Amino acid sequence: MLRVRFAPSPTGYLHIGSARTFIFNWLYARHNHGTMILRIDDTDVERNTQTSLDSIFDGLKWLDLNWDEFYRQSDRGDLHRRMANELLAKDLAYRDFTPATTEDTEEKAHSGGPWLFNPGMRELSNAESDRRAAAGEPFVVRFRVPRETRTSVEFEDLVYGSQSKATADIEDFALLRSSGVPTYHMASCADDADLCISHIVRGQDHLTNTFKHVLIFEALGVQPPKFAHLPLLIAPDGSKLSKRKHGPVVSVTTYRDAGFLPHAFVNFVVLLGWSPKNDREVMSRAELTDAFTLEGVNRSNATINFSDDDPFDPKAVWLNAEHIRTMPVEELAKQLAPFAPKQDKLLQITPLIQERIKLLRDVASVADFFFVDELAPYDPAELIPQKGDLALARKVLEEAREILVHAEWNHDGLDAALRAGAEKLKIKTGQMFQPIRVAVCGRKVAPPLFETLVVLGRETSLHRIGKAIELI
RNA sequence: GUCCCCAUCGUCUAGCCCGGCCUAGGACAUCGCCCUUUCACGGCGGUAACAGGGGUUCGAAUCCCCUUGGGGACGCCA
Repeated sequence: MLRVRFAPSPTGYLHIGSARTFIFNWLYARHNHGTMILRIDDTDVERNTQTSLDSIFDGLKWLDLNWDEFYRQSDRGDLHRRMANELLAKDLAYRDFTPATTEDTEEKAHSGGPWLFNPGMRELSNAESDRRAAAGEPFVVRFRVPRETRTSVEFEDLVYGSQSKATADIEDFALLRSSGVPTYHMASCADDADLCISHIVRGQDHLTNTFKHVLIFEALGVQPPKFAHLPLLIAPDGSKLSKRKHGPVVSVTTYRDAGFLPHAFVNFVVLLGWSPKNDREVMSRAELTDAFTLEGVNRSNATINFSDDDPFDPKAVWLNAEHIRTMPVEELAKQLAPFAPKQDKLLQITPLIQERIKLLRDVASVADFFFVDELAPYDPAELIPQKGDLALARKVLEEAREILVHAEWNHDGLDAALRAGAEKLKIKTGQMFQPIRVAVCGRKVAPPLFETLVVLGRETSLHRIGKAIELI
């Protein structure tokens, strides 16, 4: 049975990279009829916040991708400690009584060769170690990397292929902090083993950690899960996406609040580092689930193309527009509701703007004139038609006012009546329509005229045309 | 510094594993034209890439090596 997990740590809002990891796991689980597990990796009590946890749930809820099982690492500390102590008992780990280093880890990492272990601790006798522990001396438990018995650690990554690292390059990492709280490596592996995770799908930033994890699984006496690392998402400047450096543009709630459809967001994000290999791009959730395989995941990092003037990748915006256009009108109207200033006529307005908006929030700017009683002031010069002047504008509007009083109030009726008006005035239809459009919409760029008039209603339309005539 | 990973249009990518069908395909963005009551949609077309250098081979985007560039890891963070 295939079992995968998404294991965020609640130390900030859900960002797009984490969301993508979740999405890939979800797709992999659903494609293979497996189990999707959400596990909150909250062993670092210092940095965890409730706000952050809420924000992760917010984001996941919006994505509308479910999970089958839920765990919190903080509830499972006993298991982690038990497993760590097992390793200690089997001599696969040891106590390190060296006091915690003072911040200058930078220097340690950059001075010559790699740090492997603190002097004198690895070879401490059991008796000595037990004695000092019993005396109450603080210690961390470190994994004893088996450099004497083997030269390398290997595993097969489902995305990156065969991986190998010399044990001489792996340091004796910590399993238990001096507080007794397990570290990420310990907690994560203990849980993955206990929860029978079959595949670990996560960001490539964990690729080198995996050697340590393989070591832990083996020491625990369990078969390591299969690993699949995902290429990272990077910013246009080439750096790794980070909450601190890039701010809200990397938060999924930013996409939600701007009016991305969750489906479109998922569609966009999945195309970053994965391809169905058949040039398909606009895909429904079912199509994605059906097409998703790990073979389609590529190895190089993907740049998410945002900028200072535009926080959203143009392709994400395009995909959103595509999804908006192909959606049933009723469904779109429902999605639009939270973004519209008023709800009346929304169902009628929706088809008029469906192919004119890219983000749901655009409803407020594209359909603004439907939602107000009185139009905002505009320049009367806007009323002037092509190759015409104010006098012509006036003539058109007066003619229109007369026509509209009696016209049949539907698309075809208005079409026929207004075209006849143009013929009567001996002007082009465009010259006839433009002043009317500006009079009722307050600007030149607007949805098609007849449909607009129909939705606006005879009374409002006539009123606005009257106002326009007064302006001239 | 040490180790790991990556390298095709501005961006996302196909092709690479199993060399020839690649004068390198698609999409977004961009530019032009068409459609058209404005806008949008749609249609058509253009610009635009195999990081560099060595091999191997009749033949390399595809295989090998080096260089360069980029990313990641190296914590009692995850």
